[in-house]
Amino acid sequence: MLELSFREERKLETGRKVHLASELGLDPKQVAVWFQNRRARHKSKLLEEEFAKLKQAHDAAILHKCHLENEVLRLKERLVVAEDELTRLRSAGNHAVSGDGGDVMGGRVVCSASPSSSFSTGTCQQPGVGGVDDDLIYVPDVTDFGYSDNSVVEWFSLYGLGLM
DNA sequence: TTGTGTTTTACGACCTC
DNA sequence: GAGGTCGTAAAACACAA
Repeated sequence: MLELSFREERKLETGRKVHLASELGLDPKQVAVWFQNRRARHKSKLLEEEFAKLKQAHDAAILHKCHLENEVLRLKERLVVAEDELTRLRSAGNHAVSGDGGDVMGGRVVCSASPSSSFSTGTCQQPGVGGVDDDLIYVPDVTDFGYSDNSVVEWFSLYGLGLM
């Protein structure tokens, strides 16, 4: 009877308290205490449910983070391959054109930052691990190497890299 | 039977209306 | 002042060893 009454209304006004107490042969104080404890149990249950929901959301977020980190690793690996290929192409271009705009150090191209360089566009950064800024890579004017725009675009798309 | 963990009942302190 | 929450003690209960 107390449970049914609680489901109808969680707060206990005086009239209902007295009525329930007389119906059950209890002291009104006992009814009041029962409602207090019942509210506490109800609140505790709600908190548990809320915690379970938050935990589920948290676990899903962790999983998503793992997927994103894997994706970052995969893209970094592709970037290294792309940079190596770019170095190879630059080297081939240098030999073909015998230009003087670049220098080869440790397998990576380090170009001159001078505006008078044969490279007509881009910034000069040492790419790759240990570089000043790994986010910036040098993008030369493709015509400097004697390649057509289309062939280079094709090469970039082959490696899943878009030209900006 | 007993030790231990959980649930229920009751109370005091404090807060709000 | 009545009735609320919160924290807690004690009794009652459930259950494995």
